[in-house]
Order: sequence, then C-alpha cells, then structure tokens
Amino acid sequence: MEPSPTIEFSNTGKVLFPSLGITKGRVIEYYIRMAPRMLPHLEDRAVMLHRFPEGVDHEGFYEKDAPAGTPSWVTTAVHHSETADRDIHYIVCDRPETLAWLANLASLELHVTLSRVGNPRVPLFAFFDLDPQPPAQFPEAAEVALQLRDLLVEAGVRSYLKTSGKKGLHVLIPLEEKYTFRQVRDAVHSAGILLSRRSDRVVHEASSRAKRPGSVLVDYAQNAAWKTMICPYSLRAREEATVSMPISWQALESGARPEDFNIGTVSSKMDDPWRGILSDRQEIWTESE
DNA sequence: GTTAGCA
DNA sequence: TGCTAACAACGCTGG
DNA sequence: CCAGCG
Ligand SMILES: [Mn+2]
Ligand SMILES: [Mn+2]
Repeated sequence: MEPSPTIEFSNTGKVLFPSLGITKGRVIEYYIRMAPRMLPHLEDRAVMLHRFPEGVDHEGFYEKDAPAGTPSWVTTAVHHSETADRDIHYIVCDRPETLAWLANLASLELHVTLSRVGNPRVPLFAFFDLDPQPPAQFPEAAEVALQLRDLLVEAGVRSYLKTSGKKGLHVLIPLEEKYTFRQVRDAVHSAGILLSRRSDRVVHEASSRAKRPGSVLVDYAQNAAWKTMICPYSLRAREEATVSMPISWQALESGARPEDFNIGTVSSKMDDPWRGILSDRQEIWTESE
C-alpha cells in the first residue's frame, strides 16, 4: 500500500463556471462530497476526463492517458489502442483522493467505460442513449424514455434512468457478465427499431438523413468496448453546472428537468434511485411484437 | 493544469 | 530559478 | 480509406 496521499490543491479561487461564479474549490468540494455515490461506478472502470482549466467558457480537452505528474498512488491500467497504435494508461478512480486529484485538474466531466477495466469486452450494462434532435428538447426525450420504459416493462426488465445533464436521457439495464458488446448492442438496436415502429418521434439510426429534426435518436452505438458514458453524478461543462442525475421513473413523470440537478442542489444525502443497481444483474431480454 | 526544456 | 511552449481522444459507422 | 460524430 502506498502512503496515504496528501493533495496540494491549486488555484481554488479560480472561477470555472463564470455565470454562476463557481470556483474550482467548489468543484473539488462537490466531488469529495459525492465520492460515496460515484466510486462504486468508477472503482474498476477506465475513466476519460473532459478538462476545462480555463473554465466552461473556454475550450476544454479530453484526456485518456494519465498525464505526466500522475502521483504514484493513482491506479492506472494499460490498454493498447489499435487506432492510435500506442499504449493508453487509463486512470482508475478507486479512492476518494483520486477523485479529488482529478477535480484539481479541472476535470469537470468524468466519462466511464461500460465494462470493467480487467474484463473490457464484457459489458456491465445495456445502455440506451436518448438524444433529442433539435428543435426537440428534453420533454421529447422524456416522452420517448417513458415509451422505452413501457417496452422494457413488457419484457420483464428493470431499468435505471438518469439525466445526461444536457438535454438527453440515459437508460441502463445492469447485466449478467456473460454477454458480448455485439449481443448487447444488437438488443439495444432492436429495441430502438421496435420503439420507432410504435412512435413517429423515434429514430434508430445516427446517420444524418435518418436524424429527422425534432426526433429523438435511440443511439445504440455507444454499447462498445472502450466507448464511454458520462458517469452518474458527474458535472457537465455547461453554464448551469448541471449534473448527470440518477432519477426515478416517477420523478420523470412528475416533470423533473435536467436543470433541477446541479452543483448547488445535489448531495450524497439524497435518496438514491439507483440503490442496488450493480447487483441487479439481469439477462438480455427478448422482444415480442 | 502541469511539466519539460532552455536562458 | 523562472519563464514559456507544448501538450492533453479514440472507437465506430456511413459514404 | 477517410470524414464526421459522440
Ligand atoms: Mn447522449
Ligand atoms: Mn449519442
């Protein structure tokens, strides 16, 4: 075991969300207080950072490879990227100190893989990424999410919902660790096709011609090894400092909105609508109709 | 935001 | 020692 | 194979 780390926080007064005056210190405090909720989703997964050292009004950058200066107590896992023909040393955020260190790097957004870093080809979830196509907004995504819920209920599946923190919604189904991404992606795609038959609002392909304005895309392509999803409770790099928030289906029906959940309103004391998700492992459903 | 490299 | 430039993503699909 | 997208 490495010695207990001490982290030197820098520029804690620097404003990262100008329109709300939120400083980096507030961001660090947020991630420290949310660590109990976030670590179960981070501790054995690769993480990708979306960093904004100059704040959300400036361009950010993604970071996968652990940067020079990564402390020795930070866990990393090597993966060889075929595309880039190089090794990537993914950060594995398996302790609160790592979360605090990432926050100090101005990693406003944390994106996680859908599989364990030690078993990257086996998905932990089926992931429905619901993307409203302008001028469609959150209400349209909510309408489609509720239709998707009905379809999944018919198939006997328990599903879990979160806001993306932007305008979309994410629906997850935790799985037995025995499927390939191909199997899961195909099942999500099929459900998208079925949903598009039931609702004119739904589109199931991301091609530019298929993405009709005002529709909601059921984006199945995110179900792949080394693709990522915004981590539950991660901040989003938006002016409003919103959070990707796990919510109940009941809350969605009652008119919950993405902007209800932000750095000022979210705490780890709130009820957890995702309690038990990581042990609620289910079989892939088979659709009828 | 941090580090490597150079004056 | 102090300053500054460089650097920080890739997997997947459609065409 | 490349461009575009998330
Ligand atoms: Mn999305
Ligand atoms: Mn998407």
